[in-house]
Amino acid sequence: MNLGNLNQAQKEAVTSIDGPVLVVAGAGSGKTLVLTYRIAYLISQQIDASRILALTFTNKAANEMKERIRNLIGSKADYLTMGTFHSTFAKILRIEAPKISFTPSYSIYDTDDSLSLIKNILQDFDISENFINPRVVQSKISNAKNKMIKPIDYVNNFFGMNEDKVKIIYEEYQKRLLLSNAMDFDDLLLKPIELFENHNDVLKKYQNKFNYILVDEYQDTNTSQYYLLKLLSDGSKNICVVGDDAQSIYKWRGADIRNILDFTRDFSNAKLVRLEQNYRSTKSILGVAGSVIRRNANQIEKNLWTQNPVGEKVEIRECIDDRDEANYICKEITIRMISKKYSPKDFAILYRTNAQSRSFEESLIRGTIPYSIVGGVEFYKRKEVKDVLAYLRLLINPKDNESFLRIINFPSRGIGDISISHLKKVANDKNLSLFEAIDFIREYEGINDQIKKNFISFRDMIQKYKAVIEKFSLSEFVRSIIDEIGILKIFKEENTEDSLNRYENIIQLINAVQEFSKSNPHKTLVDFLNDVTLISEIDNWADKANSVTLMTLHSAKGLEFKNVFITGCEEGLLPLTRDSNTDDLEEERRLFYVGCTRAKESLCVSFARNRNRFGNLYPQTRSRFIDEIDDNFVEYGSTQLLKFSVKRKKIREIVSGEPKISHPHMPSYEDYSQENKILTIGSKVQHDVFGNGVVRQLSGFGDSMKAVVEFEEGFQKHLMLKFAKLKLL
DNA sequence: GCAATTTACTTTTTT
DNA sequence: AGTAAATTGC
Repeated sequence: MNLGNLNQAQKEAVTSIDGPVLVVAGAGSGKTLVLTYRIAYLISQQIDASRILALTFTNKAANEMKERIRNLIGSKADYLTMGTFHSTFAKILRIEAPKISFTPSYSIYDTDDSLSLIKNILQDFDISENFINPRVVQSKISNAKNKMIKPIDYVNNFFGMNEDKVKIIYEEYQKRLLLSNAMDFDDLLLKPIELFENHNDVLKKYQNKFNYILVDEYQDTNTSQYYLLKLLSDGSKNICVVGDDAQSIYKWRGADIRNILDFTRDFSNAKLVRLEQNYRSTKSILGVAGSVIRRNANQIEKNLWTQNPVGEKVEIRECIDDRDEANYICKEITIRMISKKYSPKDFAILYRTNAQSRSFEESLIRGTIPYSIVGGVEFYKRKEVKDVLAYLRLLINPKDNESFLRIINFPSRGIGDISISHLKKVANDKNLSLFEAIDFIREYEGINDQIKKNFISFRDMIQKYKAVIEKFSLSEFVRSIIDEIGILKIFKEENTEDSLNRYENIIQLINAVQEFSKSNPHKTLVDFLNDVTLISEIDNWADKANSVTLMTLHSAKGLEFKNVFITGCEEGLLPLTRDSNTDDLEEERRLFYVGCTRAKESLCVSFARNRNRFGNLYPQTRSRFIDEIDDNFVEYGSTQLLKFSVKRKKIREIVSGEPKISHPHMPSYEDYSQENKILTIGSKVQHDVFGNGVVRQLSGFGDSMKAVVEFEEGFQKHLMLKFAKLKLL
């Protein structure tokens, strides 16, 4: 195997295959390269690919790495076990579920499901939500679970006013998850620990299987992840973790930076390799990033350097307000696209909170610059989508009470709160789930016959589909159950902008199922639901799309762009403060550092003197992080001094791609409608549901291509061309 | 039990 | 400002 293109430290990280290894990989130091080469190297040393376990932070990172490895070593890569902690252990749990009192078709509760379960418990315990905030309880429970604290040990570890109540709710919460044959995200890490600790044979099996373990983004692992790694690597001791303590940004999710700081102590005889040469950024960008991160007290000593040129100075831009900030960035992008031959995909606009995206969207639409947003309201968390998924979940897991409660009266079948509380009584008496309890409802006095019938016909409907699940293909099955529920009809008849949107989303869901079964022919409904729950927005982000990327600083971790804008650098926003809690300042600084180090060629740090929050304008002061930046690497700009030499018309011409001048960096977009004509900005189109309209904006390529269409009735819609089936007029 | 209207709350970041 | 929850009237 040729390792010639690696530097000395990288080579060492790749070839030190025996025993524990910690690779402290500075930003842009070739971390992914090292991981992929290390795996390829292991296989070249006659190690069976099926014996390698590689854990990543996102599914996207896993898929990309697998692809790169396949390019290096071919189809052997298919035998690797790669994925996020959550998805990898979710799969193991499907196999081993009976050993810990679950079934292989257990449900995974996302944070919304888990919150609604907590609300149900509060209600049943007669605790007012004004007295105890369910969200607070949820985060307390999750924090405890991330630290591997069981309900029994709860109060011993936390002291506070309602902690005794939280303990009782936590106990009940775990009890009900078990009764529902469901696990939350935290359980996907905790249950494997329980499994391994109580079943030594199972632990041995996986220790033997996974002789070589690799972990990416180790700085963001939590206590249970650490413990899982400890258990699994205990046989072979061959564990290699890669991370950068300066980029640890998930403390709020339970990540414990001590895992990486203490690695060499926890895993005896661990080798430490430092990757300190940065290949990504200019000296200016690195200078800015370094001068800020230096203020953090807790970190592994390292010296990040680069042979890259000094490059442009980093711009610090003072703006009047958030709209001005958005307009400035939009113009800057336009100018750079014209003068420096950048294309939309070379830009990223980063912000601390998702809510900040709106003003950028507005400006980019006006400037006819294609963009794509990562995050926000996720598709699979939308109400109508989750409702359909709840039907599917209940089908394969009849114990799933949360799914049952979601859909028992949606669409409306005359079953209200009173009827449900009757059923709850039956379920309690018989120690069954709500769905199972319907079988016994006839025996009960005091329940209206009509209501009994309503429940029973719901049960029969679900049973009917359960009986035929094998006879259909996955997408036919989902399609027919959606028809049975009749929600498409309901949304269409309601005929409001909102309901038509929901209609489109259901269509998109059907298409997603279709696509899933096409690319995974032997996977089942359980697999689909599993994937859908554990997928993140960044996993879906098509970086091949030629559009400006808008996302949070958190989502940007692990990515790189030629031009980066870090926006909203104001006290209270970045660093973000919720209360007077200054404890997380170092983490906010790391977040700023992560943002800076995404940039390859240019970086602009902006702040606004006034910012709209909750509809009101608030005066802002610039972030302390800006003041921490070494002046030698920056130039200052503000809106008052702004003058443009570029003519408006020319900007519009080039960016919209409309005129005859063909610009190499602005691709022409193909239409995915039946006619396959060229769709451009300004094209008149027809949509089945929304009627006629004009294309205002285009983004993305191929399957992920999107258009913003302004319809005649005066509203705008973001449409996936693949699904929307627009007709060109 | 349901739809329409009013009110409350949101903004941390995500598997 | 925009959405979800809560309340009201039918």
